[in-house]
Amino acid sequence: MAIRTRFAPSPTGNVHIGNMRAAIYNWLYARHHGGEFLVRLEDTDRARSTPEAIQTVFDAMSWLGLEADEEPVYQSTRQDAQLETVRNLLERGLAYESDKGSEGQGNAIVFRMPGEAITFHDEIKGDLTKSAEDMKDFVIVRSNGTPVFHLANVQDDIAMGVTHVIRGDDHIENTYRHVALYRALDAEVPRFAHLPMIVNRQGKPYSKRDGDAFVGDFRDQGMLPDALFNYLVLLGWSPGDDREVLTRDELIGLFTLDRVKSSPAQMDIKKLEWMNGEYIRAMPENTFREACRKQMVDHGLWRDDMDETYFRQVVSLMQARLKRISEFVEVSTYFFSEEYDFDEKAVRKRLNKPDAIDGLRLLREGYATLEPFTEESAEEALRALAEESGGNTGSFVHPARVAISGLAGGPGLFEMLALLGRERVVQRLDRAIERYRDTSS
RNA sequence: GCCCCCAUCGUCUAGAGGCCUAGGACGCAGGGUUCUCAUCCCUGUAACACGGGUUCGAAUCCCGUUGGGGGUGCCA
Repeated sequence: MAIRTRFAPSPTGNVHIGNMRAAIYNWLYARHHGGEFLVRLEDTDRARSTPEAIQTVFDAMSWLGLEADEEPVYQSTRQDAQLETVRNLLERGLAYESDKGSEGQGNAIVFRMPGEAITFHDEIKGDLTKSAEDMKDFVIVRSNGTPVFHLANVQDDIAMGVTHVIRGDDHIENTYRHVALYRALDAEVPRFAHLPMIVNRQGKPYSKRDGDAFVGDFRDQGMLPDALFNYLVLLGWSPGDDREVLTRDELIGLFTLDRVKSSPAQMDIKKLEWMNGEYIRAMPENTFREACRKQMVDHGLWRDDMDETYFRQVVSLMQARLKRISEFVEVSTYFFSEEYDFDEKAVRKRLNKPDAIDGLRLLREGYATLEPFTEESAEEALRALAEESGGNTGSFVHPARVAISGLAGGPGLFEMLALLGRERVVQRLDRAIERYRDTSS
């Protein structure tokens, strides 16, 4: 029988990183076995399940490339079917009405636990057992007539033909009940796999307050979907050897549930950033360029009269230097505007010195008449100047870099100079000299 | 309280009795390359929670303790 997995989030407006990893594992497992990956929106909480909240789920999934094989199922449309199975349970004495703990109007319907221990095999944690005395009967239909999660979840999984339920291990206790429900309904019990949680820096479960844990946040922070995907797969699973940066196809080929760890994992942003950097460096040049262009557009920095060749050259200087795509606009403003900021520390270290300003004056004079003004000629001129004045190249290079870019680091100085062109370079040197000559004491 | 799950470097992990004086990756530190930063290369740093067993031999098996987490809803 073909394997069918599902991702069954309740749309609450945000998609949590732990949920998304569950989605990824479901997706990978289905792909690995040539099965189907389904989506069901558990949208029975009408107050929170707004169209926007549902869209957030779809956005997160499509951003990460988790395409489903069938149309999404909306749990809220399946109440009739769910209640139908309850009648069946009632008729067979496997459920009963009760007003225990009633919230007013009418009776709830309670599922009768079988009175014996329940054991199921978890693909990750092994055999799990719970004794009869530790399990009470539980409500499956509220007194207002609506089905409870347990019933809806199980009934829908049966209807959708789900063969493998891969979900967070906060569901383990529920699973005992669900197994009983499957049996009562004469349905085949699916295979279960319970994933450990992803915890925050304090080792606690992520809460609403932890901010950083929503899929959309990672996108906004300049993470690449493939990098986040790769990182998340590795959070709780490994291929068994030292490989870490793996393509999606490789992951599909390697992924098995028995290699999933059963202990919680803590998110490490630093490692995610490193991996994101790996993916940025591996991007085809034009893909990277378009990503950078989008950043510019999003920040209102893009101008349609931008010279394409110029833009292309700037971008190519940055590819090895970014950990997040969003950094592009931060570290390259001086290429696109004369309004770039001066980094205070860089200024203090490189410009607030009489020698530095004197050096800039010499350089400015040299560059003003340099013809042609190229990477090579600019370097040659600077080195000649350094030799004449008995200083080392660094004493010219560093102040020049800060004057030109406002930053202490960045691409090679001469590449920058040639790209910016003589006119802008000389202007910037003038402005820096003007601005810092008095503070340089 | 009761039930359940979990426990290797700071973090993610490899390890399914001898291959482990515990391997890799991120991070961090130092070095090399370079005009800087990043990339790249090299080196270093750091862990089997604790206590009992079992065994010729345990990170690996068993028991206990401690610690963390989950559940204990007419939430999902």
